[in-house]
Amino acid sequence: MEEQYHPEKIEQQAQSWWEDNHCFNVAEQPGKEKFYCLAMFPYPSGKLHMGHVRNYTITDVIARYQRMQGKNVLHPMGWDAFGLPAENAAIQNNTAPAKWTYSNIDYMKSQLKSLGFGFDWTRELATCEPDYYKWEQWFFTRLYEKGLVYKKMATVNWDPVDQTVLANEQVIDGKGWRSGATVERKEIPQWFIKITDYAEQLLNDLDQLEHWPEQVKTMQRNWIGKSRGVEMTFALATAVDEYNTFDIYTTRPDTLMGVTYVSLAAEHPVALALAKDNPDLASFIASCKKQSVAEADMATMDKLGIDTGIKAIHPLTGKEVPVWVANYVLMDYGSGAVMAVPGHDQRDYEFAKKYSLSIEQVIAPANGEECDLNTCAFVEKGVLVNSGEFNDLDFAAAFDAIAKALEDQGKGKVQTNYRLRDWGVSRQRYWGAPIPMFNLPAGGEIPVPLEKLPVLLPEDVTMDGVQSPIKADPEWRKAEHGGEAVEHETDTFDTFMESSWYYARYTCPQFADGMLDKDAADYWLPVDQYVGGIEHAILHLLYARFFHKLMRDEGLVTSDEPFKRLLCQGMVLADSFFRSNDDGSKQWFNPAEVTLERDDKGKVISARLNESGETLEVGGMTKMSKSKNNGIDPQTAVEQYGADTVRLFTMFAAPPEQTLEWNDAGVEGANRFLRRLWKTTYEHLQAGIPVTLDTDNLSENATNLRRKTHETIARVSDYYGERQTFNTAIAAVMELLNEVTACAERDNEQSLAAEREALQSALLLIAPIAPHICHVLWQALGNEAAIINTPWPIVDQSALVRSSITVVVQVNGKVRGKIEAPVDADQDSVQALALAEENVQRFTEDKSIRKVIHVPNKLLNIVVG
RNA sequence: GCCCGGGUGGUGGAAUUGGUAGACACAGGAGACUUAAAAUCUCCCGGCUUCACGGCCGUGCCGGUUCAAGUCCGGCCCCGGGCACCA
Repeated sequence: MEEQYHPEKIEQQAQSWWEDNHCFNVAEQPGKEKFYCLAMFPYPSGKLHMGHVRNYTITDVIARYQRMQGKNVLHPMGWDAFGLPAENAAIQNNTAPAKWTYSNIDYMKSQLKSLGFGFDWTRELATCEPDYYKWEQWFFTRLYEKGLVYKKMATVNWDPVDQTVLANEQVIDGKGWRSGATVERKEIPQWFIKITDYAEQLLNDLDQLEHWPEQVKTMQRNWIGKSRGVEMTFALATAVDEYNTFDIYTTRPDTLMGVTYVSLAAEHPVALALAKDNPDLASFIASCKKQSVAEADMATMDKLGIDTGIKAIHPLTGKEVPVWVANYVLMDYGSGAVMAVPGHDQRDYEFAKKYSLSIEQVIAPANGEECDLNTCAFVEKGVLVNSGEFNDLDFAAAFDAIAKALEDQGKGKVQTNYRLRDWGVSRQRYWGAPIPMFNLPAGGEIPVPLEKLPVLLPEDVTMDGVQSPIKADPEWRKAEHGGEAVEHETDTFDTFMESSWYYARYTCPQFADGMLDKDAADYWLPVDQYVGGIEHAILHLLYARFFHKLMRDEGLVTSDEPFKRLLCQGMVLADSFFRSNDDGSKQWFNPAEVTLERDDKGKVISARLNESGETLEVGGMTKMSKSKNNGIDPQTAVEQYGADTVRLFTMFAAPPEQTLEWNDAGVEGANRFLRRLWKTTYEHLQAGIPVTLDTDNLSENATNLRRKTHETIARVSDYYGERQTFNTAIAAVMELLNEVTACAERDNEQSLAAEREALQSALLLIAPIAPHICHVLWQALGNEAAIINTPWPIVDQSALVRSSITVVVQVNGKVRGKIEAPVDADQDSVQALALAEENVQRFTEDKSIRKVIHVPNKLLNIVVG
């Protein structure tokens, strides 16, 4: 072997070997245990970013580890190819979204290959290919036929200047990002899928997912938001057009006697009817239409309202309460009306204070204390007061009694509600899968039949920046069905549709006779390990779980859940540096253009721009982003140090779930370790050919090295397989290599054999993370089979045996000494050894021993007084 | 605002789940090798204190439980992710 480590040479060599031997192309092998390892597929935005590198390194490490466990491992890759950025880039670069997307895919694919990821490229798919979205369109028509799809009016962001719908991201401070016009809420007809029909299953089946992070399951539970409450009807004191009543839902029926007003959404039909003769109300409703629809904005904005002047009749007391219209009640949630109990709801309380509405106490603290409603609402559950016949009841009893009273009068009933809303899948954009519907001339629609699928999206288009090319083109809309002229729907699907089932299509990406090939899907699914960003914890993962259940009910898959085990990786951060301009703006400089200065303790004291030496301000570690100009290009790092170094650093710098701070010096450190691994192997080979290991005939050093080797195998196996903390796995292998260097006795052939075993083990243990260097060094050590086809090492229990062990001695819980004790020594003998220690005596003499706690082979705590 | 996470040396992190706080690295310091630099190798490296052995303090802040708390409980503060049309 060569004396020097040249990553650029050996990485090429290893990658060619894998490719020539089709190492990662897999097929169903009945009888062989399968492992499906999946990374969230990338949006082809142009170049790979560090988040991708981290994501795919994690799955590649797991895939290679599982392969060494003898499993048939599927590790596919593809492209989440539809989406908004392609349209923006197309406008900017005067190209078609399809062309831009495909060229990005080409480039990013070459980047993925240079990192040595073991993907089965024969299964590559892109969601913008008609072969793919055809089946999504077909599936949607199946859902339509099953009654799981419906059309209703829903709110969008409308840019009145560009006459176009905007994504939330395109609304900045209430204005359209291109036109600058104030964005309005607009109601347009849109397609919905009834995810709420599956709310209960989506909630309950979370309990099956024992290998999902608790955090993600909790987020999903809260998102689904199951609640038990009461739905009830309020009558209007005077009819408004055809409306005599409206419904509300509450989870706090115990507070019903404290209702002092009710609030309607601006789009509520009663509000709209009243506005016809009430100019003030009409202008208030108009102003509500300029507000954001985002929940975060709703929750933080000023709560405004207007009294409609009409009254509603309290369903139990018969008293009249004022009806208000409020900006914080949304028509899209529930019934678009809420009851207000200012005494016991903080938001209602603030609203009531602002508009001098009455505040009544109907709940008192259960412990008999007073509560002061002069400063804030009392929102806890308690006992009822000022509630007539319901006085003195606690929450549960009051809930039942009030629900029963309402039910007896036909005015309400107990109801389970979900916070989860149906999934709106219509988008008014071009670069997406066309919704497969024919709109009929007389109104209504019918699904496009299978033989006319896919409804093709034309790819050779010009973007004008305003309207979708398929909306602008009257020819595209034209269609014929059953001899009648009909029109294609011009809305496209939400891109979450494509990402909800790609994992299943990977099992049979070329299957032409249906959405899924049952045999392939049954063999590979469910996914054994899914890895992706925590930012997808709710939406993507919930939609994919929903789609899986829909596919199951269509007979396409047999499992209840798509992803057995989930790992959510943290974000990648980098230093950020800026100069403050006179106008208050900041100019950001890439870390590659900046040099840091440190004090004599190594603490950073200033940052200077390389070119001019100008001192910059330090913006701290933040998420790599365009806006902070702190993205580190993976390609540069790969070219400088090699893929193995980048992979090793990425996995070593932090455990996978945590944020990862990019650090150039750390990358160099990772490279240094690989050079040491190379050098140690080289020197080992120079020392001669080792004999067969004779475990009964080893020096003390060699015995210790063997123990370290097998302890490391045990620990690292746990880190990979169970804990998935690859950073500690790497640290353990570094320790082993340090031990090899420290124990080297190269003049002794048995010691050389022990060293060979340690080195071979280190290579096997680090191979999933740094596969190229391990491939080459494994060959250099004279092994016949490639390391990728070599099984994971096995712990030799007999090597772990030790005769004595260090026991910590504490006095009153403070460490006062350490003793070497025989393994499994009993308390008395450990105590005797401990009391013989000088420093232990110092703290125990003249005192009586009150208690001794002994943790065998670990610790002895002597409590004295 | 609501839901979910996270705060440990100069830095990234470790602590096998209540039992030696700081593994493994990075940065920094001292030295060896070298004409020199790089690379490599050796040693030091939480704070205060001590000639030394050692001692005291220390895991965001305040309080509690325990023989023993980074870890458990209660109350705060700060930072990050998500909030339904970014993906």
